[in-house]
Amino acid sequence: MQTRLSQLQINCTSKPQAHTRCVDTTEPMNKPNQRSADGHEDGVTITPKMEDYLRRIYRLQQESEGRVSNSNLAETLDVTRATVTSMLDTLSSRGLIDWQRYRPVRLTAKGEATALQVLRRHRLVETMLAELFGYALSEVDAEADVLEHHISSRLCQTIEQELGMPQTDPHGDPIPDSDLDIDRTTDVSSLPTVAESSTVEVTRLLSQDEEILEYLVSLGIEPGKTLSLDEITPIGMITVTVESTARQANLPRRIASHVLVK
Amino acid sequence: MQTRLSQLQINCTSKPQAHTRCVDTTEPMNKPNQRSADGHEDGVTITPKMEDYLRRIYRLQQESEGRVSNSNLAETLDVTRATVTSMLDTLSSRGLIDWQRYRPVRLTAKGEATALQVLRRHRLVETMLAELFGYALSEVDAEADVLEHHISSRLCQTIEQELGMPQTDPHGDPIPDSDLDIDRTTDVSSLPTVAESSTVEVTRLLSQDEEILEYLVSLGIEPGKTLSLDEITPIGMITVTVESTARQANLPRRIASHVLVK
DNA sequence: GGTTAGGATTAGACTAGTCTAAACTGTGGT
DNA sequence: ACCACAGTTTAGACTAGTCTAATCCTAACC
Repeated sequence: MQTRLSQLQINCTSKPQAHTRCVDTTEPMNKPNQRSADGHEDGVTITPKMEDYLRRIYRLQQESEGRVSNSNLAETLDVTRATVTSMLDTLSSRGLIDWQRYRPVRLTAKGEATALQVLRRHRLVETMLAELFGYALSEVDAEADVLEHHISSRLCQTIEQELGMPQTDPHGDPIPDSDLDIDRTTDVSSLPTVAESSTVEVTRLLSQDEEILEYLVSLGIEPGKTLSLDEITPIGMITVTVESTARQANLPRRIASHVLVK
Repeated sequence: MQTRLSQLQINCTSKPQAHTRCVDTTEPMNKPNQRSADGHEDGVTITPKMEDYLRRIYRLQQESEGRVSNSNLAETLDVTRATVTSMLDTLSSRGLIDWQRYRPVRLTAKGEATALQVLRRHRLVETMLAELFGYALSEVDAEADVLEHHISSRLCQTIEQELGMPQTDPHGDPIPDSDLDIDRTTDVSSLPTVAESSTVEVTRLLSQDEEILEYLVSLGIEPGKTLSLDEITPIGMITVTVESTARQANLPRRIASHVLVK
């Protein structure tokens, strides 16, 4: 039946392990005990990989109304389904997700808090890269994917202050504050849903895809810019005029749906 | 005889593994080959841990004239000797160190280049933390120990430029340039070797110890500051006057020897 | 030239992550 | 109600790092 039980039972000798940072919220740190039974009560250290999974689950939960499946995760995290299964096992035993075999995954409160923590670090790093180091919108994500796991909470706070408590990252995504509250206002609409000949402000670009982002930026479409929507053709091409450049651009609906406006 | 051979022989399926960055100099990336023999020709990816060892070896080599021993490393890296042995095995098979069992360790040219690369990242991060984020001298090292492994070379260059091509980090240690050339000038002397009643400029604080650094900074002794040496007592207490504060301070020789001046 | 203390290495085990290949489950269609 | 297939999980293997305990080697001292 349960394969990974061997792994889970003898899971108590958690050493501090310099250079790993993780989150490590007040580790109990029981002594190097000699393989005695009753091995539980470890579940505190959160590894970078676990953070990756949690952030991903959070994101998929938002997008697909809580229906997060194994293959969903496998695909977006670029690992095999078997790998996902064993990680779900771990996360579940750590109380970070609610999950039964063959069923969809859901974050627990604890899991969501962790995901938001990671999201916070990710977006603050992105903002730092853009503001302080002149990174382009399309370059910001890859670097932040790595650094999000290695920034101390001290540095996280400092970055936030140094940037003047930013509310959103360069994509326009809201940054959770230090209490992990995140702006969930939904008074935004996707570009294809806007009425013709209205004028709107770009608030957010939903894509992480470098190519799409580069393309949109090259047209002058990024958070803060103003557009007027000229026309939506029956086959789904959307024509907009970008205020700052006074140029027209044609966007297929697939692309335009990544552009949130208000 | 050779235990780790099993590990070394089947060492070819090196997958790219997102989120691991490492150095990864032009990976050959042979296909997922099926456990066929002649497994060699992998040795390219450099893990964070390998970087730690290499930087440490470099440092110990400088301090102890090339006599770097197993227990030396074990102590400063805070792992057991057995662990060091197996890592030396790996580094050696990767051509990063010259080493025979039971003999001292020495970096190869390739190993030294890698060490300098890491040192460069480490010191640039330290400088960034101090200059951009107001970190104290004593706080800088711990954060940099982690980040040094996760900064892309792109970011490394950008930080360097943004800081105006700094020559030294906040401790006064020279930063290798992007060709990995490092300033090796030795026209500096340790505070206890200076003649009485001379005036000198602090160029460098050799310690990494947070307490010592905090103490020196609290006295106003940091790189760039000017001191005059008032007296050296027979029992090794050193009295200096700090120009900026116009205060006198008494330093035991042990501490004073960490202060380099010119 | 022997003996010995202490440094270095082997043996074997463990965790975190990952993979492939094989076996299993749940649900939609008839 | 049954069956097929897509989606999931198990089985077993592998790497990078690490540990403890036991053994081995070297150099230094009579």
